[in-house]
Amino acid sequence: MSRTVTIRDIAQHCGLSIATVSRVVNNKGAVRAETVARVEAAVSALGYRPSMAARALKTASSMTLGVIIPSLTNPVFAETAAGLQQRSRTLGYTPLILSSDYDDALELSAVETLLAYQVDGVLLTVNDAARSAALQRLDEAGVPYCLMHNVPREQITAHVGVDNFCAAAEVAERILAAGHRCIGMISGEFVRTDRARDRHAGFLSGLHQAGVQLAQLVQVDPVNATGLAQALAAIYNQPGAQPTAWFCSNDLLALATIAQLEQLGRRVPDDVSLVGFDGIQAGALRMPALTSVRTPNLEIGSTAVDTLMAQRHLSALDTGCQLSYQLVAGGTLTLLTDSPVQPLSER
Amino acid sequence: MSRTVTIRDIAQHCGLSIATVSRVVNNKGAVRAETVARVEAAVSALGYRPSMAARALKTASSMTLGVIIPSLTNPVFAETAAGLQQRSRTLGYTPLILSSDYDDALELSAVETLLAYQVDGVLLTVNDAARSAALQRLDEAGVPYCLMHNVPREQITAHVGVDNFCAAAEVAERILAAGHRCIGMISGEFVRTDRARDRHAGFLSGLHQAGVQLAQLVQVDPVNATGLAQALAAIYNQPGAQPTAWFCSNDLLALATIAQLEQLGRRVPDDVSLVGFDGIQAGALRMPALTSVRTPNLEIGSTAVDTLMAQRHLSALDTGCQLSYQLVAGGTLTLLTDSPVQPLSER
DNA sequence: CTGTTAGCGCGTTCAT
DNA sequence: ATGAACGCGCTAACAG
Repeated sequence: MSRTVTIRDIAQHCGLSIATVSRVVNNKGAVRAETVARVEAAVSALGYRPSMAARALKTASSMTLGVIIPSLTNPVFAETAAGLQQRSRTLGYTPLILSSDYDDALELSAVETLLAYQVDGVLLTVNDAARSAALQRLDEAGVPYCLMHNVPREQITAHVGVDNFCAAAEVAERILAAGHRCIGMISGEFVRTDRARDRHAGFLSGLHQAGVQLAQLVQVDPVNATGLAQALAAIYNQPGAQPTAWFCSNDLLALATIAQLEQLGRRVPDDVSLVGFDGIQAGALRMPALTSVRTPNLEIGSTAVDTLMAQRHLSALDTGCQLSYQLVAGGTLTLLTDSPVQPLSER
Repeated sequence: MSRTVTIRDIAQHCGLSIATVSRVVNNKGAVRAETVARVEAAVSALGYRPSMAARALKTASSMTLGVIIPSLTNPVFAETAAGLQQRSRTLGYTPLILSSDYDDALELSAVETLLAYQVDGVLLTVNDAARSAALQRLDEAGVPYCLMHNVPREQITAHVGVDNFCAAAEVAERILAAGHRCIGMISGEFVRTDRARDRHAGFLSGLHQAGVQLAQLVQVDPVNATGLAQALAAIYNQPGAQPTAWFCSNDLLALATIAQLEQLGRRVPDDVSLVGFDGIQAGALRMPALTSVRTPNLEIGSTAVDTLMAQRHLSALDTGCQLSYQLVAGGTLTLLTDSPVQPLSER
């Protein structure tokens, strides 16, 4: 357990002052070439690394970026984290990644933790941007931040994500175009995330454009899909509307739904069609591939870093950007052939 | 952008010295109850948070744990990260998560970064524990660490993971028991990870116990499975051994393999059987479920934290522990029925 | 019980 | 081109 080597050690080693060493380490101020070489030699010989703690204390910048995501095990956020990690590395920043488990209290305490670590900015996806204590605290502390995946309709906060409303509306069009008229939606609880709400609203809007009502709505816990099995069993084992097509507000839910449906003896897509949201790899790899809305998760992460940096350096109040999504056809949405396709009403 | 509130601010606010404030904040030393209350009131009123940077400087402990994993988008490591994150949170530590992208150079530079941030310990899964410059650097710096997933056979480093060799050998037994005799393996490149090597060696060992040779070995890039498609196409479109069963050294690879096989007109498990390794959710959700070796990823993360703490506090040289794995049956390994099952040779 | 003081390692004036 | 000295915010050791 060797004591950590400090700037003083290498100054002594070179017979120089710590000021000079600091200059060459930070490449600031004029230093004689020969001196630079001597210092650099000592640095690599002794294995010196400037202490970020001391630096943070002195410069009021820790070169870290706080990150809060709902869950690391959701591929969507894992990809986003990977994207932002890669981008921030190229900029010399180190991300401090915390997860909130879709919990408002944890979300807030994560912000407190990040504040304590004096992060230079925060990249986060909150449960609900409209009522987030975390964002309030960030505003209060004056720490710049950029939302990821949340795209608030009202506030003018920096954000990068996809237009969930429009995408969901497009999904509705696709499902209708395939001839389905008895359509259901499976979603995370609206009280939890704004994305679930936006996707629901967009989907409804898309249906209503065609004069179609949503036949079933199932809401489940977003972390472990509690209640999915019972809800589906009830729908397919009891009288009532039995959708021929479902829209799931995310791919994890879609995959779980498929498994449940098969359990109930309904095959996807032969008996029932299904569309997801996110475009995660697991959905693309299955056969037939999951029909879904692919969101550019990696890019959302990297763009969020850039947006944050723009905010910091140019002090521009960038209201954020919407990235484009892509409907991937997959094979889980098929034409409804059992009954003749009813023509859509006027649109 | 309000200036950050320091210990001095709240001392002034209370008409006390900073020492007293520090005492109540850290709950150390005797302080009058009334004073405690006054300080606490001021703390929450002004929104004070002790600066971790200053603390780290003073106490030589940053209350952070460095984490290095190959990739955030691999569910195995994402789960591990989630497990360790949760556990370290309960202990008051904040994890600093970096990924190496299976790259030795990035692995080392990640260690340097963590050292600069003065982490109190490091949890990492390294490409190859036997030749890791990262581990050397950690030893040199005297920073305690615990390996995750790597289980080195020679060194006496702390580690937590699963016995890849034995698990792979068991997979071989299962495949043989199902009657298969023409068996292939698909793996990440051996030069890259020790896990791939251990699983290969274990699988070979299991086959050899029964006097069976490995019919095909396909090695692909671990990050994007480059070369998988071509290799499989070559095998199934040209004369030569065409395995009736494959062992894939991880589930991501297994899923990709299934997709490729279907592309080639071979159905899993009707035409060819397949076993994976890891037990990721995406494999469990598909139908039929992927037969695999489930590793306790979450637990590997949390146990690694505990192992590290034991090392730090008890200064015990804990050589690490092997957690148990579990063969999950799934449905992608089926009895070979086309040809009569050949009896296994003596074992 | 409370206050004073000395650094932790570093970047940054201001001298030289 | 280089050095001396101060202080970032905090904890710990010592006084009172």
